[in-house]
Amino acid sequence: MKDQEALTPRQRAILDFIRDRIESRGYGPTVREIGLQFEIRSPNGVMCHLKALEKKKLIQREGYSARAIQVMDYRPGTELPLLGSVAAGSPIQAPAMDERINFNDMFGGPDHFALKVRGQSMIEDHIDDGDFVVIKKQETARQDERVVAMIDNEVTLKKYHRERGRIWLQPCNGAMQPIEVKPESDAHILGVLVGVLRKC
Amino acid sequence: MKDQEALTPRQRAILDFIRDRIESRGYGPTVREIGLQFEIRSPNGVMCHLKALEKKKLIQREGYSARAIQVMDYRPGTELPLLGSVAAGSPIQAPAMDERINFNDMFGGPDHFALKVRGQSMIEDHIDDGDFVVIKKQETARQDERVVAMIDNEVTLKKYHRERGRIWLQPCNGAMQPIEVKPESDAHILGVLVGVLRKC
DNA sequence: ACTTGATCTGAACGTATGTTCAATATACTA
DNA sequence: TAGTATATTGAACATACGTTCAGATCAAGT
Repeated sequence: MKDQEALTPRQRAILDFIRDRIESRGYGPTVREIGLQFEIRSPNGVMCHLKALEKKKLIQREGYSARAIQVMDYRPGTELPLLGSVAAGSPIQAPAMDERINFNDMFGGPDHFALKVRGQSMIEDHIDDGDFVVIKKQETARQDERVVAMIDNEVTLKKYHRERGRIWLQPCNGAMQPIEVKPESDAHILGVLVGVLRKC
Repeated sequence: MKDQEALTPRQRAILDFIRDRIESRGYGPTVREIGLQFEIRSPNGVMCHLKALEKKKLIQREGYSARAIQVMDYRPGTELPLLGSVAAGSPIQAPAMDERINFNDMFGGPDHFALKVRGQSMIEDHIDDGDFVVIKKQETARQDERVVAMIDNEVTLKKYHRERGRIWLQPCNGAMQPIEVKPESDAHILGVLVGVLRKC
């Protein structure tokens, strides 16, 4: 969302159309298909927009090749339209917010992985049994970050807490006891929590 | 993975090539490009394979259109390795579970959209303020499904509940009151909840 | 008032590309 | 043994499609 602002509404609409076609149909539109959609009678009218989009590095084209439009900042299938906020306002009627949720931006990266949660030890964090947690691999954590740790060959999701030189792994569930990590134990952190997802 | 087994090695290779091109480059190959890759000198040699793939319903083509190959069972998307379950066992050490979480499979589809949650009216469902909910567009709901509904030009996330011919929209928060949907009101359902995601 | 850029028309050109037909060879199956 | 499916060549055809050129309009800046 930087050069994006330099886009004219028309260019924006055309870019969205190309995206949509690729996503919904599996392959992009031809120059004339775009013209048809936007009632531009001449292919050259469309060419002009495509050249503008290419100059702004939002698409890339292969000369003299049909449908050879590559949308640059875009990885198909990983986005959802973000229509607004729920429980306030009227987002569907007036979807002014045309942002998108991009899964790659949220959870992507080579050092990310997912785990399925079992049990309710993090229920006060609203992480329920059956949820998936997205974890970023790293071996250190900051105060009160949620971490996945390996203790005694068991993997658990806990809150990382230091107090007076002692390290605690605390469940977010009043009914369960915190675990102290003794320096001599071979406990270590596998990663930190970066996201939660739930399939209802 | 059913008709897939009926594929000849050649057909399989060609299907993989098409997929690869779409994924790595953003648009599919032409008939002659496929021929070049597999050293098939005549476009008709490729046509034959494409027809076979189409008959087996693995691709779909649009007649007389360049690069108009749609790979059917295939949706590229963001995947994360699903390494196991947390709080039980030792999933990282022995990542036998080489499944993957695919965002498209979970939340994809043209009739899906996302909303950002404001407030805590669904806190007992462990849907917190700031979470994103993924909604599937539809105008009907089953008993006790979580729905996004439009009432008096306001959009809310509630539990859909019918009782003795009356329709209620219930918050999942003991401190809040359910709303009765009167037949004469113009309230309607926008979609049902299919997922929750949270960026920590 | 002049230029610039976005937007578009309409016509024309050339080729990239899908399609079809006629043949051929192999392998399997009925 | 005839018949069907796979796999391929090579030539020829039709057209879908990208590209370019010459112009035109309109709004915004200089």
